[in-house]
Amino acid sequence: MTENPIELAPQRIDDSFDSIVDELQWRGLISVSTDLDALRQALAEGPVRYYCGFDPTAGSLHLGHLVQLLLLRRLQLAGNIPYALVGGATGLIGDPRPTAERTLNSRDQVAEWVVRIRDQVSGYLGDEGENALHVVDNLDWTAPLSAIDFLRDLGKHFRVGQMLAKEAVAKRLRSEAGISYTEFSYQILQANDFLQLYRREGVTLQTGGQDQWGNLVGGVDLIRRVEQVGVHAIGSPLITNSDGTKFGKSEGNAIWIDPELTSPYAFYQFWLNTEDADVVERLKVFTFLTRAEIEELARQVAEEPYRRAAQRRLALEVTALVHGETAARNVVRASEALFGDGDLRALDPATLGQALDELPGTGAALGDPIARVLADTGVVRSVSEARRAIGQGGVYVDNVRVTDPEATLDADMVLPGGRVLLRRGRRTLAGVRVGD
RNA sequence: GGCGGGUUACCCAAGCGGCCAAAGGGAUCUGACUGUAAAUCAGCUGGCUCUGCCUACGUAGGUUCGAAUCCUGCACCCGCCA
Repeated sequence: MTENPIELAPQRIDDSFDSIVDELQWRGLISVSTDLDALRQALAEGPVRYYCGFDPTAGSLHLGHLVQLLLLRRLQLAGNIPYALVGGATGLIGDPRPTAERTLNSRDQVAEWVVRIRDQVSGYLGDEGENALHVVDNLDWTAPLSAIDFLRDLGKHFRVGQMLAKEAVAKRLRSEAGISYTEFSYQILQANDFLQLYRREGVTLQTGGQDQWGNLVGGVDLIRRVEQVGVHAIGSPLITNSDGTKFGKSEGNAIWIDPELTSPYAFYQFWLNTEDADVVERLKVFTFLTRAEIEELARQVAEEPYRRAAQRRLALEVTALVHGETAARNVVRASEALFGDGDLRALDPATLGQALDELPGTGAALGDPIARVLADTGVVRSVSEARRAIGQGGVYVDNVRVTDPEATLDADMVLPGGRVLLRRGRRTLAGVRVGD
């Protein structure tokens, strides 16, 4: 079960490609774009300044944002100069979602999230050297904008017909939810961001998710109108699972990059459970493995899928990228210990203890009902759900199935180190510390 | 501003005075199978001190022995008209 430690892939571009654009295309990171040949040429002529915006709609970025961060990073590794825009202003307005109007967050809340997201973003892009990351906040130029300025200097360049035709807006108009004027105006603010960054910093490329395409083009159009200059935009595809479910969710919850919100263990498990049909695509998008290395892993998926070599590598690489190599190695060891088929009591107590520390857990006392302890660990939402799970034969203590919903925690369940391992279903684990 | 329609559990959506913790579908979860997969089949899915009790059908009141269902105010959404 324990294999030779795999060495992590260094962050680099794959020099088997002529242009970074070719590598991005191979990795499936470009689904829509302005003239790619023009972009290739611009990139060949020297460092390009480029940006991607992150709106503070929560206190942490999630996997969808990670795609963008990696896109920024790859362009940076190719010698270009990244700008990360934190949407202190646009976060107060709200980008129209296709389904429903957003609830406005308070200014204090948004300001707090701006700080946290700024910190997260900075961690992924080197801030030293000639092409160090620049972080900007669109509140700096949006807040001073008066209604008069907004309407005269910006509004005149936008035709309502075109604004209505933008997909995000059109969808909302077709839906029962409709759209507020506030959200309708969002695209103008984002277009202005690109214009401001072009004027102030010479930024000529914006990247974003495909769902942002309307907004990206809005900026390109505005700059063409106002400055008579052609700039570039790249939209990356929405990552989807081959089975049609949403990528980046586990039991309906988003996978966050903040370890407080999604533990490194849960993060690693998420990636480890990637389906065969998706794993190669994930390796391309989320790791710095080269084309040759990924092709080798693809061969292994095809020939010996049960080994899940590609999933293991993917999970290790992405966990290390987000949580650091030490944390990643720890959760790998924990996973191997807990999912091994050996007797838990035969494991080295220190290893077992460390493994259990990676899991969600709780304290409990002998005699406590197992259903309640399970609920306390958070792997089920309530005692009722725990009882139900036990009734369905889906709960195990130390890998032994529990059948009685009224069962209690007994002394013979306690493993060396005063721990008990609870499991719900095939793969949801929790650790319990027994004591009074 | 006027008129009309709407707000149901994670999502969509039935219900229109008691038989409603609320049909149906989706999704999640569990079991069998397996590779901590996929596909397939089956089952569960408000909470609790669980043969009962407590919350819940936008929100605050009211009518009634009894309301998701009737009435009134309020909030929000949609459409048409101005």
